[in-house]
Amino acid sequence: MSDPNERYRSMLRKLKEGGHKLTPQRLAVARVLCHSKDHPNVEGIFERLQDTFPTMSLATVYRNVMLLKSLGEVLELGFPDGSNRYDGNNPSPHPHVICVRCKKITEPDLGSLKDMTVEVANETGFDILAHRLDFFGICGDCKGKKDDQDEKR
Amino acid sequence: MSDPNERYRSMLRKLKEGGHKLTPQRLAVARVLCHSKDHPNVEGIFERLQDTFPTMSLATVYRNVMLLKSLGEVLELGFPDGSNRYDGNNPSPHPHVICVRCKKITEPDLGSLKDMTVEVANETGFDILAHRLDFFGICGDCKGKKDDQDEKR
DNA sequence: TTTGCTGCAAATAGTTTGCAGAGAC
DNA sequence: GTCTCTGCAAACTATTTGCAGCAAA
Repeated sequence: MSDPNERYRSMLRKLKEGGHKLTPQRLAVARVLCHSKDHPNVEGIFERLQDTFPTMSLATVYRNVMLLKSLGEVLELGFPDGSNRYDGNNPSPHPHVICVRCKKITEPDLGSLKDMTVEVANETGFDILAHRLDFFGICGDCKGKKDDQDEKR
Repeated sequence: MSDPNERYRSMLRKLKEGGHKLTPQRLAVARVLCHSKDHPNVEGIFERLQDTFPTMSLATVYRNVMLLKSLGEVLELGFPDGSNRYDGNNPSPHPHVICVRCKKITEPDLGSLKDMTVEVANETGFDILAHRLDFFGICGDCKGKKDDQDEKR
């Protein structure tokens, strides 16, 4: 959606503003986050950095992802199975459509979402700060295929 | 929303149909799930059963909640912080509004939700099976109070 | 009587933390 | 030179599993 380099610069700025040091490991994590088109989990980020930073620790990835999340530069996607994935391209909440077979994630444009937030605020008396909207289903590719979801379980 | 006794009978039926034994522990977990108006977590269910079943094991609660979930009689609510809560009153997916201060959970009626599901299906080519929609904000009660969210962190 | 269920304890997975040395500023 | 960050290992939390005895059908 947004330009990866633009996002990277935004992360850099926020880090500096917060007085955080720009270590190579930190910058590498930020780069992976804003250049990944899929939504990687911590393990995935860690693996992608093994070539360039063989001594990088998993704890460091956790610490830096959490830092960027707390700065509002990364969106955490918590899934029903308990796994977490991260979106560094578009850190404001937005809907996802997840294929339960191949785990592909799509991001739809939903015009009616803003209206719904207003509807919720009116009905419940809440000030709505954020939301999470995920749809689960079977994508076009998987629908075509034969039922080979058996080996999944 | 639905009648607790009705829900309990539905759980009983599904358990029998599936050939599952109706042990006292299992029935107790089912009863807690359909009589709880809040959305308890496993720990909470466990604690509520301590009086009646002092020897009940946490593992047994997990096993039975999972069983009822797999029978479609309980809805699992996975929260961003990784915690899970369970809704035995209304096991089909429905939106929640969560107060980030007092953790209260409200269930709004959202007329526009069905339209949105259709919109998503059309736009993405997915067959939508389920969804999850949570709003996070500050409830009417907490808005009135002074900013005592400090001791939360 | 058979088979699945329970309680216990140990195993597991994902994430966090304490600490000493390294490195950014 | 100071103070934060890193890597490592250990700690922690939530959940799952193996097993032997127990109890529902």
